[in-house]
Amino acid sequence: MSGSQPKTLSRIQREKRSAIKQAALDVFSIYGLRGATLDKIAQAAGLTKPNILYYYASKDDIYFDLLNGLLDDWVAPLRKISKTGDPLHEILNYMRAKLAMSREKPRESKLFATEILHGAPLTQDVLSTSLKEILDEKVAIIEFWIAEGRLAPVNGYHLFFSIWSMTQHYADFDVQVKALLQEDEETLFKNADHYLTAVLTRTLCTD
Amino acid sequence: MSGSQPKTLSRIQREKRSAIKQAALDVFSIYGLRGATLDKIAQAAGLTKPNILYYYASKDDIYFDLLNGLLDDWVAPLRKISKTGDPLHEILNYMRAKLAMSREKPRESKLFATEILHGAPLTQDVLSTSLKEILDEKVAIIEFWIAEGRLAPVNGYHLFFSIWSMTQHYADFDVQVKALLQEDEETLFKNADHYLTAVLTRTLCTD
DNA sequence: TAAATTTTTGACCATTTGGACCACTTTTTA
DNA sequence: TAAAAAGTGGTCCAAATGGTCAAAAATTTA
Repeated sequence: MSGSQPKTLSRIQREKRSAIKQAALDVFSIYGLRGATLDKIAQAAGLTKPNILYYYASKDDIYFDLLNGLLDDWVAPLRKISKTGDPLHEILNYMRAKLAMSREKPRESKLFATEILHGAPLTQDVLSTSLKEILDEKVAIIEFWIAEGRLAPVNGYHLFFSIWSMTQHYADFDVQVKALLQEDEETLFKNADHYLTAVLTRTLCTD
Repeated sequence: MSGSQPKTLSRIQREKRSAIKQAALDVFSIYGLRGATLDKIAQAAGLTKPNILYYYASKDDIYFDLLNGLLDDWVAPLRKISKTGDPLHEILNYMRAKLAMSREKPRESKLFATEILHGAPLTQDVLSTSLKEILDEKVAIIEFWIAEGRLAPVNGYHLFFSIWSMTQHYADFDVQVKALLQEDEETLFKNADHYLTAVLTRTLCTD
């Protein structure tokens, strides 16, 4: 639909598309899909509205492109969980990767959260197919570890839900978090890491 | 500003305002503030648009009214945490109250989440004043219990953040949760309760 | 039941916004 | 350097939307 013959985008195309996506990320993560306007995106990107529409067919098209890239990043750390590693270490590593994402990419997290919150109109099928596939696989690993007595028995799905929610909370609800405890980001995330490590360790350790 | 002399609203006023709020909750929780239209709200309420505006000054006014009521409900369970109760019991009770809210009032939770996610434009000062006040108070109780050796040492703020995020996840991300594990709601929430109980118990028990 | 008050609505308005069009400029290619 | 292609932006449009208003309908009050 969008791509023409040349597989390789020109330098200018790559730069402009990237600028648009960056700007769109800013605007969408604050205003949501409906609240964002092409004018705002154009202004943030330092381009004119028609120019934006030269690179993307529509506002929805930008949103879709952005969200697709996001999903890959979002799942990437999950893929790395390895059956052959130390159970607790693998899970804590995963938690830290997710927490780092919340710190470094809060806009991305918010965009994703908004999408799910509003019923995942664009991603529902991805969720129930590819994401479900990989999650099922990782939950099987958890259950394997539990069966071997290397992890305390817990529901694997809810374990992942809790990791997602606790880590993403620091990005998605950052306004609330910052309003409630006025600390610098450094301290905040150090304490979050410390707390989450304790929670997962105590939950999963077989002592 | 809006109310005239009679403090008591007529039956018809109460009914219509309530119908509007119900409809608005449906629409706002799905589409967000910007995405929701007065037409959609009017249709959902079975009223005409001008009729809606007879009861509310503006769309924002409906949203504001709705959100204000929500905040009270949201904080209510927190207030009930009592210094004189059994520590773990008090906290598990709180978690269950929040989890029940996620199950019974997902729209409210989503509306609140959307508000925070988008920078809490209408509630930021409430968060950093009244909510902060009561949270500080409850964290002090947690720290008191910890000092007495009745709870394992954890950061009280992050403890509450984790309870909020883990419970609200089942409302805010219900689309994702349901896509990933296809179970009936009964089973889902039974397992969630079981898992969260385990997490908090293992995290907080001093054995 | 007549007057006063409240409630309802159809018609209308102003603004915003996504997007189209087309002439103009810049860059690339021959 | 000339032609072709890619990129840019001013202008316009139609639809959507928040909101107004006056008149009609319903309800309450006298």
